[in-house]
Amino acid sequence: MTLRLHNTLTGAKEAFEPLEKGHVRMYTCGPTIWNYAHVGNLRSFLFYDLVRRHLRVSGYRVTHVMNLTDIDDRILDQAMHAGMSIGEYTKPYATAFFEDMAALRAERADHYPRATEHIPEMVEMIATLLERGNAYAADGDVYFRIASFPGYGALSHLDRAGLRAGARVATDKYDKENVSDFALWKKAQPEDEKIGAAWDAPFGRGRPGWHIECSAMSKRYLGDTLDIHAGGVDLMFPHHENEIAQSEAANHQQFARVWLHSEHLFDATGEKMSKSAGGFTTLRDLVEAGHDPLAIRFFLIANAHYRSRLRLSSEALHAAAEQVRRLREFFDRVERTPSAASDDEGLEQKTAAVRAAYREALDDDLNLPQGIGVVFDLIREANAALDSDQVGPRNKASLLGLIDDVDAHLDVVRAEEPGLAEEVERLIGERESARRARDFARSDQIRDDLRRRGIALEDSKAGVRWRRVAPTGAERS
RNA sequence: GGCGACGUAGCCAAGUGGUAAGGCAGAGGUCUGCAAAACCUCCAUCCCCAGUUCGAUUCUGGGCGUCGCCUCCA
Repeated sequence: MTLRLHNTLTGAKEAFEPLEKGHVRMYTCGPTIWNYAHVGNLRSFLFYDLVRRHLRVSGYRVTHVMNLTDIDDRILDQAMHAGMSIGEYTKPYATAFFEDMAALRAERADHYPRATEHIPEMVEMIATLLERGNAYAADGDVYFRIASFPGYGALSHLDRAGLRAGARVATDKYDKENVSDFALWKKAQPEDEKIGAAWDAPFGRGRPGWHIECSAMSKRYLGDTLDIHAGGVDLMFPHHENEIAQSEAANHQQFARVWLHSEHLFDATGEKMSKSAGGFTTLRDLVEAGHDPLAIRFFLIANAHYRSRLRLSSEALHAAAEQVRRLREFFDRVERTPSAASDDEGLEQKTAAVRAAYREALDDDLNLPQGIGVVFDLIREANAALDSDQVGPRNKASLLGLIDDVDAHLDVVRAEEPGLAEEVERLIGERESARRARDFARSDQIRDDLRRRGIALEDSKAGVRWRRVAPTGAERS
């Protein structure tokens, strides 16, 4: 089976094929670093991570670009209030973004271009649009002329009549030909100069509008035509629509062949999580509340299909944590259990079937929740086989192969654990002595002490195991 | 007002025209010094109504409900 992706542009699942054989060019809309990313933002970013991982599983080389928007109205406002330059203001949030992504084990993109570092590319594209009559200057601002681009609205399926009806009157303060025309360049204001938010351009000193950065930077790193462009659904209109208009008007080439949009994350009350609406949760909030970043990762990419809405709740997060725990537990067990003398043919066939079904689920528009379902079904059977010592060398290799398949996307199983602390080993030894002496009071005390520090001990025939867990006392939110 | 999505067990969630994966939570067991882990058993007829069909949760129409986009937004 080949990879099929739901393309927003056509509204259908299509067999995916990049323009250049074996190489995928992917552009994804990254964060605006005016604040910490909230968990809803992170859902999208982890979705990009899932896409790129599965493309690699599918045998493609991927060139992945994710932009950092480091200039926009909110950044200007905030920097102004804080009395610092936009560079100073955004720096800690850029750092926080990379920290969050690392904590969630997102693979790094190949390029993270920042808007303020690509002003010349944007100026050049705007100049082209002006030359071609796709843009016009009005009192120092430059706007894109939507009337010059007949295909406008194709992505979001909004026609211009609908847009006009929905447009709010307030936007009329600008001198635009049409209310839907959007800014490519905004004339510099006196305050902009103080915070380093103004650049020279043939059409006047100013700063770029929001949409032009993606068109200019994607072209710079990936060329005129992208194989995949991804983002959250809220970017579909107007952001992505505007990108298409700018890029195709300037390049006369199709901008993106496949558009992927991930659905929103909602908070526990059922409201869409959004920075401007007030209440939002950051990764830091969740970690402080005692949630494991790996569980959060699992929740965000595997709890629901990417095109379904997902609601954040402590129960769902807990369920995700349990699933991560089960996966890790299982992997650990398969690896450490000595092989039985012979293989179980039934298990062997089932494992092969599950590996195929898992791959098929992912190939079918990245249906990770479905894939995970079939895997857990097998894990139960395999655990039963392990209980009765029926897992032979071939079985074991197949099961480890399955874990590798799954972890190629999840990346929560082989996430490195801190090495065995000598103190833990020593305490385990001490406890074993106490147990042999049937001093269970002492034995339990050691176990409880470790548990409080986030280390759980488990006794089994094969000996004592320890693993990291959330420290007791860390309440879930 | 325009466009669109969704409504599956206490919670999350996948799915197919032929009598509903999986996870969490819960109940009862096996195992264990006690636990934990693991395993076993139990736990839904898919919002309502009508239609198409031999047969619909899955298709069509209507209704009710929830939500998103149309404006900065992942």
